[in-house]
Amino acid sequence: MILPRSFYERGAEPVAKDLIGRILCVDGPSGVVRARIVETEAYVGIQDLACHASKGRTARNDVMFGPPGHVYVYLVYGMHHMLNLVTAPEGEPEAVLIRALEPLVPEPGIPLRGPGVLCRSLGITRTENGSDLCGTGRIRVENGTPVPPEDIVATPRIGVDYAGEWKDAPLRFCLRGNRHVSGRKPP
DNA sequence: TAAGTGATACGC
DNA sequence: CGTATCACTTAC
Repeated sequence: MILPRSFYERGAEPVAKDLIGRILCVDGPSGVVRARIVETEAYVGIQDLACHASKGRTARNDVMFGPPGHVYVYLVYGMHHMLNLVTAPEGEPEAVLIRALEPLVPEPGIPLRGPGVLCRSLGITRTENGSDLCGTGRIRVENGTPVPPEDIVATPRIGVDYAGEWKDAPLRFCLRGNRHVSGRKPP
């Protein structure tokens, strides 16, 4: 039911696609929140100028260089936490940013559209950095129901205009037609 | 469209 | 030390 570590060791691009439709579970003070992953972005290693790892290994991005199936959380713009999953073998710094979720439990649901908003709603901060998705931490991912490839749309990633030739790479993946997807909706 | 916010990384 | 930058959000 909980995705095994082998799910995460295949590299950020395939895992980012395969994560669409899976169920993110987060334990909180008022019980567990369950939500369907509807939007992700892949950050594909040191050659990817949009990936933090392109500037080398630092204290901030250290867990991205570690084993797969762990959580990488950092702060941007002084106020927003970003939830990422480490998705390549140890030593290969790749990760998937979780950008939007469709709330399932509780019903009617809390705001989970946008990477900063969902972290705020779920109480995810840097204290979760390095947490094991396959262990006893607050955060897990379950199988969910498979999404056929034609229902996954790829677009350029959001907010990476500084990334030169990488800014237009189609590494953002959305569940087609889903209303919980953040920002401008793909066709 | 722009300001807000503070950790981070790097230069001095 | 100082300062530029930032995988965003919200309100004008």
